[in-house]
Amino acid sequence: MTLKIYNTMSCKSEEIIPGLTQDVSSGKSHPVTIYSCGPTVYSYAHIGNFRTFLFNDFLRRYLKFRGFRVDHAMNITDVDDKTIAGAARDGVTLKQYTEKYTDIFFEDLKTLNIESVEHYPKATESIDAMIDIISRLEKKGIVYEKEGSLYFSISKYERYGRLSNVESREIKSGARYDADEYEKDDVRDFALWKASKPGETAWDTPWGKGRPGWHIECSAMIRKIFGTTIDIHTGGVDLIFPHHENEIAQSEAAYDETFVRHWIHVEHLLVDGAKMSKSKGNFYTLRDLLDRGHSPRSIRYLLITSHYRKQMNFTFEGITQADQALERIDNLIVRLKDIRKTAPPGADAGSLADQFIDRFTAALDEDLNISGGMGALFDFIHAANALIDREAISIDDAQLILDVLKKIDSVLGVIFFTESGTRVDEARIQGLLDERTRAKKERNFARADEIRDSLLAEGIILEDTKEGTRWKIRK
RNA sequence: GGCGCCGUACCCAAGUGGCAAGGGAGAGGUCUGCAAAACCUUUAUGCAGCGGUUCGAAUCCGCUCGGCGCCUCCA
Repeated sequence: MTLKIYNTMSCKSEEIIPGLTQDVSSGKSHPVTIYSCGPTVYSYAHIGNFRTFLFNDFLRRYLKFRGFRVDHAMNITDVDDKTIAGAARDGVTLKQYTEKYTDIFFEDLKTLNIESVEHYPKATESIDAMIDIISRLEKKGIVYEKEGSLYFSISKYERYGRLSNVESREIKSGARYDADEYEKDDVRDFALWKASKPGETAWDTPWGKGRPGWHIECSAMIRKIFGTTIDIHTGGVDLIFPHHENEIAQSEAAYDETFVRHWIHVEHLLVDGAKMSKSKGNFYTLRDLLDRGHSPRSIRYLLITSHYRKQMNFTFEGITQADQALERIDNLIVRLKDIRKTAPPGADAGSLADQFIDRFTAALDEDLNISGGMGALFDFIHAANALIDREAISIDDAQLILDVLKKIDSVLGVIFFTESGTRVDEARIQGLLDERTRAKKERNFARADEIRDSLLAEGIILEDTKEGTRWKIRK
């Protein structure tokens, strides 16, 4: 079995083969090199942003599950028009302003159980690499200057437009374009380096003081961190044009080698059937949802379990359905931990587990078909419940099933999601359970119900089974 | 106007030529002092509509209708 993922450049699913164009003489297996477009730290990221960042996490986790090593970078854009404007508005330095939102962003990643990646380069710390690219482009005569800003000349780069697959983009009649770019030679030309206004944060360059254009940072960071062609570049679909197209143009023109082999783009999250916008009132940050009482775990589940290449419509009903699905998983774990029967492991649990892993892997190998993978998971849960019902399961079998769930959860990150929530006093609860069992034996149902109700009020759900009473925390 | 995606049950959602996965909700059942919870069973002769290709179509082709995105800062 091989892992295939859709490549926006070729318009088809292609196998992931790390380091195909890198030095293969070392004999050591190459890590999959990944670059993901990260946030611009000018405000709170919204749940649409997090769909993409959760996808990056899922991709990374699945690659590791499949035995690849990964070397993953995600940039922090800490200088652009919005961050400069925000800092000015708040009367703080650019650095103070962006550090605040960078910290918030990392907190949100942690909340969503997103793994740290190997590199988090910042635009403001990659200026030297940007200058290197622009210098090379200048020597090749691809750069021109207008009023202190440097532009990339599309007409000098014949291969432009392969990613977005459009010969020459036509500007929609009546479309606006930025006032500060109206003096470009060609509307498609883009700024590599912008002249700074007095008082703005600026960097010294061979061309005078200024600040980076938007696209240059990704090209620079990839060069700086990985040196050469990378395996995978990810981002939202809105970045295909012009951002990624421009990255390709400047990098390949500067270094005369393939920039990225595999382009992966995540479709947009819609809310109530439409793109999020503040004016429509359907704009949510992660914290907005948490404030409404939704758990990070449910949000992660919801955003991760729909296919990355399909638009996803976010609704509050969807979160509720995610909650229910998670509860079904949790309930199996509660039952498994309640198994007391000692016996040698039966063949059933082992073969179920193997079948499950095979089905899960086969599904995800086909362009990360998460729905197929989740189908396999729930079938497995169903089969495990059936084993428990037949009492055909020992402690060792139960442990084997738990281990398989842990293995799958290295990809999903939702099953054993740790939440720093309510700490419970297990001994006290067990004491109350024992008291209730005695009360029931004495047919003192009033006392038994009183205990049940008071625990429920604390968020503890009691489950009476043939073997006795067990409890779980209400989610 | 240009480029592209999507339409599968009450809701969400796989399936790209061979008996329509899975989750939620609903209904029935098991268990229980009663409940709850849990588990089990069940729910589309049907895949937006109309034609066509084929022994066979949700799947391929054409047309129609409907929804959405990008083309402009954007994940």
